[in-house]
Amino acid sequence: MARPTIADIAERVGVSKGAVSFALNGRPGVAEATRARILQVAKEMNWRPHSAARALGGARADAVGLVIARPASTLGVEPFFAQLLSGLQAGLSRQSVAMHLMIVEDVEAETEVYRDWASAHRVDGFIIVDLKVRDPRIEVLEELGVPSVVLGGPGRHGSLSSVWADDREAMLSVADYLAALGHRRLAHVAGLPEFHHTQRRMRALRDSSRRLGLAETVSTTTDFSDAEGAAATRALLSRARRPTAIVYDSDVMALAGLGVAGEMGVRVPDELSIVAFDDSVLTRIAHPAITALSRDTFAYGRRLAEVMLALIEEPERRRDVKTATPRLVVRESTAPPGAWQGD
Amino acid sequence: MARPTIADIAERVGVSKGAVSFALNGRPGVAEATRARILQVAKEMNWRPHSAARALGGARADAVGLVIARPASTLGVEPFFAQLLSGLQAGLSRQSVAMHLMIVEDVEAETEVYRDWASAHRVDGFIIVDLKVRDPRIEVLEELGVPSVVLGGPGRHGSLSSVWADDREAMLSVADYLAALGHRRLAHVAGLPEFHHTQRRMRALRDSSRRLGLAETVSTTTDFSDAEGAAATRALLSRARRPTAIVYDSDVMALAGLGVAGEMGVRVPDELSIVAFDDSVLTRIAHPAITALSRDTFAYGRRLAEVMLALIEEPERRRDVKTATPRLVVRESTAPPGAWQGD
DNA sequence: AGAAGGCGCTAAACCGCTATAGTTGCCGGA
DNA sequence: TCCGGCAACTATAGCGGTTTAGCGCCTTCT
Repeated sequence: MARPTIADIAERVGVSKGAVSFALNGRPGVAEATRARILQVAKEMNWRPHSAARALGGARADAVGLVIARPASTLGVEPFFAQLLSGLQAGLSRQSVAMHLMIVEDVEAETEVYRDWASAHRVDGFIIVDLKVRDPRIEVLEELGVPSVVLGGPGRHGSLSSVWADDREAMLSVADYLAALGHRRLAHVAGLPEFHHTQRRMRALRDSSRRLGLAETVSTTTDFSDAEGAAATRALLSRARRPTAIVYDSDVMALAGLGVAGEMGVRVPDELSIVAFDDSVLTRIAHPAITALSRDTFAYGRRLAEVMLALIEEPERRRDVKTATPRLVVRESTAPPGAWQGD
Repeated sequence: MARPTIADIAERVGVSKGAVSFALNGRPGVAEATRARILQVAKEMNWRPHSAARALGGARADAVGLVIARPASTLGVEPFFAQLLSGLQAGLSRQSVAMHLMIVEDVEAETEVYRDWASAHRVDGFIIVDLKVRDPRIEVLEELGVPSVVLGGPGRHGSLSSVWADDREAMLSVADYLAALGHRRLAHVAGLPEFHHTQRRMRALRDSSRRLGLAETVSTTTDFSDAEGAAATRALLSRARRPTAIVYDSDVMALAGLGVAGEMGVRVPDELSIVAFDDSVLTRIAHPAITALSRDTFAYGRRLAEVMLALIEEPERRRDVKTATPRLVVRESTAPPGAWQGD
């Protein structure tokens, strides 16, 4: 048989479709003996649910949606994102929930996809990444009423649930550490300015520079690419009074920055300390290995999945989950500033 | 209105559901004037198709399936894969086709998912990655009769379509180049032995060593991780007669190998040449920059998407697409072997 | 003993859309 | 004038499930 339906099972067992449905979904309405027979036959016939048919009836789609509005070509570059995705999937897999993924050009297209998938009941919930400063997606999702979890926060995600890590606190720990080493002039190569966490990190660094009595810390925003990371570094190191330490918003940029330092004859860590926000293989295999704010990105993704699944189960209860603050892992790229720095 | 259906449109326009369906799907059976009015109203009411309902009727699901059987935690590490995924999605997005993604533990679970999605008509086709030497997935997919494209080949993919690049030829070009530089003792840090392309690469390198009259080339297989890449390198460099050049099956391992060389005081490229199979940001930002077999992975993924879409359109015509052979991009990590080598 | 209630099940409606057999009305041709 | 044929629709039957109303029948309580 091509594909057994519950009607086939019903016929074979000699009961009605409804009874089969009850039995297969573990709900009351059939005697245990009958249920056992139905399950037995279903197994024999190798029956499997037809999710489209279920979805039509308003039941679970067993999938969550992830829509990303980025130029697709830049996606593969970031280990962070890939790791996150892995963890997310790992978490979802446990309950056999699939991921419905789509990459689009811009936020308008993104919200369009939300409407589409929501109304077609293609997914049970959405995961929102790359939280923007004033994010138009929030209200669309609130209006659609589909369970949604925002990655990032705290705040700025309206009534939606969220999973986040304390970027600010992490950034403060970096500033404290560098100041303790004796650095007075820090610089920051940041990511996309429209991202919420970029703003948060810039502010954190500015605040702590002030608090610690350091020179004003300037942040240069980039598109997260190695090219712009390198360019920003080149500009910083060409200044008359160049920084003695640079904090990068991603590991790729930190690595690119390290390369630029080498190319310009600036020794790391003797003449320049480098810290990466976000850790991965890259920072570990670089030479010198790069001091980084590390977190278990895979676990972060898995946590995200858990919250998503829990929210689907119980949509009325909003969740706001703070995950572990990235902690500083000191490697070889940071040291007290050299004597020459005090020009 | 929560969610207009074609019945709502029909009522509003004053025609039957069937007429609306005809109009919306651009098929004959309605007068042009009527069609225009229907489309107009559908737009006004913000109607969108319910894919589950369509799928039930046997129509397109507008999604392709990608199931990956790897420990999820290793997925995020490889730029290659992430880039491929990006390109794939970019290609699919053009036709608003989504990707249904799932990461599973092993191949059994993987085939299970194929059966599931195929019978539930959740996807219109499958993309198969990580082609194994004797791959059990092939016959399952042949049996299911769902359009499928295998990434990898040539050969070994039964009656399924495929998209591939000529690994063998690429590897030969590496051997030729290194031999021309004067290297006589090569080594190969390969990937997972059960992968089809790993075998192909190992064979290519062995063959050409013989042909070029070089010392026998040994291949060490690994799990593609930086850790095993580093370990393999350490072992190779500890030998009495160590290789003067090492070819790595991935950029991450090449970078790890470069690190090990540094740590062991082996100068690159003076004492050791390094070549990476697969290019990415990593090879470019390493110091020294790593010579690599480069291809446009993003374009590769996009091509894969194109073939998939074409196959869905016309499933009876099998495709076998060879893409551009990765070409060697020489950077700073390769040079003629130093004089000391001829011990 | 009769009413009430619960169990185990069936029949049928329904979800949104597609496909197909019919129906209507209009035209031209014999 | 009647019929065939065609275009433009309508009505309806699925697709594979879930859900609800309802129907016997047996138990239990009064």
